[in-house]
Amino acid sequence: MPEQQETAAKLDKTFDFHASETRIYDNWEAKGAFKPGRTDGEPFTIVLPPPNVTGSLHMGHALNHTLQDILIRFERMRGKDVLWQPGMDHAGIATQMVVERQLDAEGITRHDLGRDKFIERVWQWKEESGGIIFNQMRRLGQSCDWSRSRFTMDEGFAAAVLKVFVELYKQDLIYKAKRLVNWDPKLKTAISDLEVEQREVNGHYWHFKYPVDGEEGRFLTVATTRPETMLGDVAVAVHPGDERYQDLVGKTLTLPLVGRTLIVVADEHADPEKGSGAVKITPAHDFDDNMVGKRHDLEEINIFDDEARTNDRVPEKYQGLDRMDVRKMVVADMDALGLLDKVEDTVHMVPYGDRSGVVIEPWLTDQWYVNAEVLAKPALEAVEKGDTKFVPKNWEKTYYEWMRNIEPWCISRQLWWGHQIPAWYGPDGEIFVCMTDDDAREAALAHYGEEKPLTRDPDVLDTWFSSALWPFGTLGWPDKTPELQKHYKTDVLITGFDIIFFWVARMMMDGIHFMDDVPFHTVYVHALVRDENGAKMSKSKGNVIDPLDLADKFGADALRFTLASMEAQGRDIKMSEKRVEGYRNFGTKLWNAARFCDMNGCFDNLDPAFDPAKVSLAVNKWIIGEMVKAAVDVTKSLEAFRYNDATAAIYHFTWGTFCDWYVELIKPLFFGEDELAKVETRNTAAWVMDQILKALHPFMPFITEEIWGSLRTDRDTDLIVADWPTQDAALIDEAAAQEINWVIGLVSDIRTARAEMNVPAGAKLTMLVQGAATNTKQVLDNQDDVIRRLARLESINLHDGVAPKGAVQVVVGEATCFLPLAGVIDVAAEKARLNKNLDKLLKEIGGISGRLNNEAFMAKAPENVVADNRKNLAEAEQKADKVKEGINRLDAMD
RNA sequence: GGGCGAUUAGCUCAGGGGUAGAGCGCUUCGUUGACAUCGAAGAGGUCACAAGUUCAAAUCUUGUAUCGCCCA
Repeated sequence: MPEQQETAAKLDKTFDFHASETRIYDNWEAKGAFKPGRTDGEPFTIVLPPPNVTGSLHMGHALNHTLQDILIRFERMRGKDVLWQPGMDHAGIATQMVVERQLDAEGITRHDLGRDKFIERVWQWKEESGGIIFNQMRRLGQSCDWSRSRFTMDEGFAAAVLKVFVELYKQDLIYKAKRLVNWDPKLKTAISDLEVEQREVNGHYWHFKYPVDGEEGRFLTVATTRPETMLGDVAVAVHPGDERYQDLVGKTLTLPLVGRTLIVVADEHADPEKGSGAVKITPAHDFDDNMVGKRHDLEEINIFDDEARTNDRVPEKYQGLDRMDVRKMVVADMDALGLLDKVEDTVHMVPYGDRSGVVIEPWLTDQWYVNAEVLAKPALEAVEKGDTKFVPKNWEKTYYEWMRNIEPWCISRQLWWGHQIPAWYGPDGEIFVCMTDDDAREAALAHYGEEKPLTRDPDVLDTWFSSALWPFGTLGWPDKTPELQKHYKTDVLITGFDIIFFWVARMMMDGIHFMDDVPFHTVYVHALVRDENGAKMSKSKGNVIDPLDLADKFGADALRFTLASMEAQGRDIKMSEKRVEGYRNFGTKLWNAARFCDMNGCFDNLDPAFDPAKVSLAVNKWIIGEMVKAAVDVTKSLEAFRYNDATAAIYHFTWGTFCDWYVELIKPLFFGEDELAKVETRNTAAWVMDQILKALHPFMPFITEEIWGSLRTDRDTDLIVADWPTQDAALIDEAAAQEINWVIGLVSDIRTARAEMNVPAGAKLTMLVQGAATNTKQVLDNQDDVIRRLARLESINLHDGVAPKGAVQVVVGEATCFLPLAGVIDVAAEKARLNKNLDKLLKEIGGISGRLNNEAFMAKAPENVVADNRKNLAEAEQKADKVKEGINRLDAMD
């Protein structure tokens, strides 16, 4: 006993993750385990979707990062030259908003500071408070190569971004144009379609009567949800096939309140079914109307300033007002004139800025655009050809849909924080797009023949414009670095579906355009993490679960395992604390199994030449084979991105096979006298434990590394860089599997019978076996100790002749086992139990024989299915006969 | 309006033509020399509905219903 306690000291009673996680992580990092650079393996590369510099870790990150780390650790153990490239995104609008809020608290605005000082402030903020997410990622064990971390505003990366801009401009793929954009009047910048959130809102349809010129008393009624825009109306459209208005096409109306003359045009845009069928046209403030305007060459009258307040293009009494105030005035004035026909309630979609939360105003401005259509074509083809695959595949449809209907991409933002557009303007408006100030001056000199003052475009680029070059920009492009050559294209991109358009599509475009190859061969699209009730987590709903809280409570391993096990393809994850708790318990289970092995000397005096192919005991052959099957399952599942299958395979093997059965099966050996058997079993247990630790490591890196390091002092490497478990099918021994599975079946059946017959758990019974075949007898002999221990039997004896009276009966294959209960057996209960068994068997027999008697089945079903059915039928019939015999015996006792 | 997905045990979800699965919860039993963060046993399901294909459908097809999400 004292000896055991001494060895047991290697592991405490449970894994203290609070005390261990940081130490383990720091050790990995200190040893450079996260760095790429091995020369003997294929590259394997993942770029981390760069989190916002303003961001802190939420459940979506935890999932996204964990899925990446699992693959990274898996491939690292498989010997690949692994690079997980981390970095951060400067997040133009979000970051600027954070710093502006700070300034606001100090009572100043960014304009008080000026651009340079403001940007200094942002950098200062970034150094102090930015990127806390990286430390949070460390806590979850993410093994990125932090030494290579990049920031989208870093000097080198910024130069790459400008280079992309300049190149695309030279190729006429970037241009400047005056168009309607989604204008955010709070942030005072253009935003892209994707940054606009369409919300369903309760509103009204106001029906206005516009007088027809030259026809006293005749009006054309138009309906609108935005009365204020009437001040910018230039026309009214009716459907060309709408007979009601045929005579009005080409005629004019007078716009009330303003007095402008409107023309009536025929255009498909007007829906005869909707409202009156006539629709007012405001080309400067509505995307559809703008198209109508283009088709009919209508004037675009902009009535708002950059804060969506009315400008001097509206009558004086409406000038300088907020759009909502103008709306009220217009409605009231129209009503007063008797021109308000009616007001209907309606539900309609209203665009909101996803950052600012205010109503977006379509507004005419000069902006820079990428001709996305041209870039999209090869990006589309790459997926069609299979150069890049989406997993699950159905996301390809989403990608196609968007790419095939792609719109010009507005890339300029009226912000200060970001990559300033490298365009300089001469006094006459001539544009010089160059990498640097000096280049621009030179170009201007060449153009004008003399020095002229230049001003740089004040706008910055959309943040996604820079993250589009993430997969090659982080590897050193435009320089041809060794990293770029080795690690581009990258292997897998792991991301949420919400940024397929924002980011994935744009990386595809830039990657193919600039690197002549897709940026990754696989895009794995994962689910959204929801709360326990299936609601999307959001701060405003207050249902956010902080992953770090869960990691504090149950350990990072438990959280990671939970996320992976819930990551079934194509379904959202409802996060539940109960699940995390369960996997914490799983870790404890593993921990204690390791303790058990340790206490029995499994990690002392190991045979360095131990060969799992050469073990002799069935139980050891069996567990080695089962281990290999589990390792194959985990491997195949990970290769197919089937995370939930991978976790299930290792979980069930570890708990359901190793702990529940193997550990129990070897106890008699450990407590027995056969030293040779002990040695073999210790070596086997140690070998299997190592395989488990390896296979589990990608999911639960901390506890596995801790066990790995604690049990033995003679390890060559840390677990993180150990080799992946063997999948050698030659280690699977079917005969041994059959023997042990038979034992497990027998023990389970006896336990069931005991429990159902209310035999006290502590009572040791004798067992008599009747009709056992030779090999069954052999197994009974081999496994006598084990069966007696696990089934709580005093003795096992062969029995011929008459069945003993008053015994519980268990039928296993050809044999019947009797457990005499010395008169205490409840005959009625035992009969009921056997009848229940019989019913089940008869039902099965009925089903199978029905099938086998069906001519069509026999003719058309594949041979192996027929053979299986025959076998199952024979087995069930044999068993049913034995059970019937048992029932008859009980009947005879009555 | 278009697209995608879901509907399987009390709950949360896997599975995907050949006997219906897991975790949690529940019931009964358990101080068995790793573990009560545990062990043993058990109850619990017309796989939403309808039609079709098939020797065989929870699984494939079509339709219906309900509920999500994305895009107009």
